[in-house]
Amino acid sequence: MAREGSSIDKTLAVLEALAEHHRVTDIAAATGVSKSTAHRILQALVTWGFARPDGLGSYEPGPRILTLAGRVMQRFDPARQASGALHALCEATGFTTHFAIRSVDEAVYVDKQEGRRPYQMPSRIGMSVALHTTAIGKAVLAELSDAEVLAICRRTGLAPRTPRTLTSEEDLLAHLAGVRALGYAIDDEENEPGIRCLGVAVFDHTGQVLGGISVSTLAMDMDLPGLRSRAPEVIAAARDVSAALGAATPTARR
Amino acid sequence: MAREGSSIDKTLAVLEALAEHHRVTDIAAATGVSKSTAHRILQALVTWGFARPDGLGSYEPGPRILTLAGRVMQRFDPARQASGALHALCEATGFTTHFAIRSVDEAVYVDKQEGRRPYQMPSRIGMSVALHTTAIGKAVLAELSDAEVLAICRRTGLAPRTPRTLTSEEDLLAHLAGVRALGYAIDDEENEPGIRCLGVAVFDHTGQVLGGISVSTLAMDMDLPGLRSRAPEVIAAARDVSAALGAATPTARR
DNA sequence: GCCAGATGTTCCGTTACACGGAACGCGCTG
DNA sequence: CAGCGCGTTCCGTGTAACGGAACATCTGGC
Repeated sequence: MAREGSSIDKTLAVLEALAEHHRVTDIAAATGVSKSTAHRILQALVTWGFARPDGLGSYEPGPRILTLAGRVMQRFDPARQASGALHALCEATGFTTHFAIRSVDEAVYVDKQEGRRPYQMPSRIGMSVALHTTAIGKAVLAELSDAEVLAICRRTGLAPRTPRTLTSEEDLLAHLAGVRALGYAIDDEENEPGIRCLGVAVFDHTGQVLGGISVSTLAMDMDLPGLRSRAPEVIAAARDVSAALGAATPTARR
Repeated sequence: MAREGSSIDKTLAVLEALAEHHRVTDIAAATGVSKSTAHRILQALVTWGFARPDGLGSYEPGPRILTLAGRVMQRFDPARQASGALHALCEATGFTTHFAIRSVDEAVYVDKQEGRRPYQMPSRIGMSVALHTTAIGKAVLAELSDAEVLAICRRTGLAPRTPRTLTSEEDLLAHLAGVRALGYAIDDEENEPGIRCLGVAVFDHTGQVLGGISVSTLAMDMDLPGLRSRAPEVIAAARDVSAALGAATPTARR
């Protein structure tokens, strides 16, 4: 990114890089800006609280990122608007339900409601998940064209998370065709061993796919046919969520 | 901030303002940059996913802020380093324990471990809390000079959150003198009605106060003398957390 | 229904500052 | 002790950030 990208782009790139790197040299390499530019941006991030010097010449993310995210979550309309419908789905099925928003090439959980089961899911609000391995992610991908899906795959790769993860573009595209036909996606231990989810896309008021909702269960607690039998409730809840978000006709669009 | 502050400062200011404002004009007013500058920065934030256009000419925070915070939390050393000591304190007392980091004029929860009680605290990781109303916040303030405390009070105000909140600078300073003498702070329904907490400051490897840990209980579940009797365990745990963070002598400094 | 005012968006001339290469200081290692 | 790598600082250069003005659109009051 040397001599490339605006000052704004460089600032955001350094902010992002700080989540993975601590040393000035590594941040410069990861972002393509020069060492002195990285250093100068880091000083500004320290001033704002987005970075902290560790006292040894390296830097780490500052708490300001967390307070900003917390504030955003407090005011994030989609999560609040969806919470009623998500809670109703959780009560009706008894399973843990999630609402995640697409964020460029991944999704981030913005709501999670614990089901009435004697176990808890390892997911948490704020956690990022891959699109190709999760029910919500695949539901989102199914709303995109094959060309858009392939572009995402090429940027992110299709890393296996379990032995059941779909790792070829052909397999994923074929799978997504099936998701489009069904109107929902299934993560059958593709993201986390022992966990099975069913997800449906949700749309915002512009009709664009925003993210999705899902129900999650231990594989030993619910078999595939049993999970599929809950699909109509999840589809109805996704429609309610989309309606709450102002979507006119929240059906799958092609 | 017109012609004032670097491009980096303006970018971060707009990013922050976006958590409270949606319209370009309001963001410009809140940050002091011109409408065209605010608009230009917003376009870059949209490109990065830090902002989303709402389709009606306004903007809202984008999911990228949440995925970045999630990634920071995954790698945030203090929370991971503290988690063993925090867990031990939770097991020993049976109460919900928190770890929060000071973030300029507030604190943000970076860890929370649920106690073995038949109730849950409304707090959540990522949530910001005021310094003057919480046990951890007051423990942090007690590590600062009166001048620094007054400067913070003037920036934030001393808004009442419950009828028991300390809302005058004199009362707060007197209270903090007591906190220094005891080595711990008590939030006696000052932040949330019906909730009582005991908090102790923790220090980082440079000896600076980083934040604090606390135990929290329903007021009806534990009276004040009972809570005070647990202070030595919290103080010991805070020492363990500080040691884990590399602090040499994590005692209250003056 | 019309018009004034407010807001979002775009344009562009000016100049302030972002940029990065070079240099310096420091620490580590062989 | 020399060489290397890294963090930090400096400064000359040139370009991109800046914001005022203009335009398009929307809203609300009369």
